[in-house]
Amino acid sequence: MTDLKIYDTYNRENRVFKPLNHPFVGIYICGPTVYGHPHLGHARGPVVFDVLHRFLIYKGFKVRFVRNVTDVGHLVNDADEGEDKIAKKARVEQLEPMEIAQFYTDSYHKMLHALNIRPASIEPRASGHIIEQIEMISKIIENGFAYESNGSVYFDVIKYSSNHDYGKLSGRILEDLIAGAGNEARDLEGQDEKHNPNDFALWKKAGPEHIMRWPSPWSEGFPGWHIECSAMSRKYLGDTFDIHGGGMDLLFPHHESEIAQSQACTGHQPANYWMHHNMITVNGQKMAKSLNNGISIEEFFSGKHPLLEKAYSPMTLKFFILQAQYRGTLDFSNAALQASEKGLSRLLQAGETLEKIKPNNQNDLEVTSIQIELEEALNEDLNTPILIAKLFDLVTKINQIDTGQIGITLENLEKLKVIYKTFVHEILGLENEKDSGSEKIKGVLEILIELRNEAKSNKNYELSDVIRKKLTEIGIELKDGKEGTSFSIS
RNA sequence: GGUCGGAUGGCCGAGUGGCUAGGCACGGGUCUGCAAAACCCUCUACAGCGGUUCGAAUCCGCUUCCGACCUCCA
Repeated sequence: MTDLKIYDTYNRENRVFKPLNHPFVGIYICGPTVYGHPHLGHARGPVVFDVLHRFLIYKGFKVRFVRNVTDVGHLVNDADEGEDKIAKKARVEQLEPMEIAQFYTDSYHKMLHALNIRPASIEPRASGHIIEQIEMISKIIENGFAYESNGSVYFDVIKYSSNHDYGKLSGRILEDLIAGAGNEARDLEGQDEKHNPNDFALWKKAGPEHIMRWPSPWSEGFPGWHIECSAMSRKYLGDTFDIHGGGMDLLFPHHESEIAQSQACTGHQPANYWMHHNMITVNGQKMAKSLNNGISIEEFFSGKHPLLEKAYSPMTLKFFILQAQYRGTLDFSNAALQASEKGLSRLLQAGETLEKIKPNNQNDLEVTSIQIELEEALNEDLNTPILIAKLFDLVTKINQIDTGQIGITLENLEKLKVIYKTFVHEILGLENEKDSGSEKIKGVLEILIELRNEAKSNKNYELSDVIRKKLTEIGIELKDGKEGTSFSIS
């Protein structure tokens, strides 16, 4: 059995995963800023890292999985009044900022639940770790890598670069950044307070309109965007932990700055492996508010969006995401979603078929090698599309056993059931969304099937077809097989 | 402009220096009273132009096109 290989963004290569303190694994994932309902793009990270989480557990590691929620708004991009996203929303909706954060945190949790994402071991919030952030900032100042300016504190990128490689993670060269900074002519608040335009804020003094504020040694204000993740990952996972994950859009400046801050504070690299998932695109372009192509999760599940031909279930979305490797962009389209929907249904149906298969003495299936192949797929940097392809090969086999074309022994059948359950349900976290119905409904259906079969044997096809048609109309499908009639409820 | 990443069959999406991933759709068939489901068969692609090689979609170069990021924006 080979080891898990992870593509490490920092070193730009696949590296064999070796935890710092076997069998313990510490993972930190950058979660959302909760100032709006989650959209389709927000689903990818949780789904991808959930598979990582589950796969590591499958491999026997003891995982501490930390995913934060950013409930400190930071500054809005294009509003120069110095207001932050959450505060702005709070003003517009006439609510307390924490009400906004709570409301959208709940919305985010709803999505995670619908997608059957394992809960994080710890879900820290930025607002609950102001003290840790202040401590870290103090230490960075003490170590000479940050300076106070008019009540705000900035990280000294030039100083840091004299003996560290600022830009290695994101493949940037500081000289280019310096050259580019002026050209952009960005009109960000407080630029004149910085020694250098590349310096970034660790602490910002709050203007009078800024409602989210905390006391600090420097001013009443709020922490910079990057420091929360450094402080919280350090608190719960230590100075150096195993895996840090997030979206590719966070590569720069967020993660680059996290590395710099942690190095400046502790003298250590914060993470051993950096994992970045790619974006979900619509018509080849990233989902973005400015492009007006954002589809919220709620809209996705209800089908209420102009881009959607129909509603799609949570598991369809999850399966759609898993059919692409996490480092590539994934393009949204109705055709692709509908293909995933059908494929998923076939995959899950095979699981049900597996439960009723009868073994015999013939054996046409090498069960052990199947398990190895499935695991190998994920060992290669979580190649879920390969895993799914292999699972579909298995689906074919299961169906062939069911139709008597090939045989399986009782022993192998039991093993096969375990393998299927492990990979489909426990590792990919896919669940059957079909309503299997209560025992009474099942009983009623059995009676209907019996009556229909009686009609059929009397060649009263008019009646038997009416029964089938009426049931289909309410979402119950009858399937006449060699072993009798079965049904599925959708 | 800088940096990075892409361009694969009708659609989505893997992968590899030679052994035709997979899903969905399409077409044909088996089964069935008829359907559905299931099964079998069919559809053999890798942006363009050069080069390296016995052999390249896979390596190298150039071109075209697309995308992401570029300081507080998932």
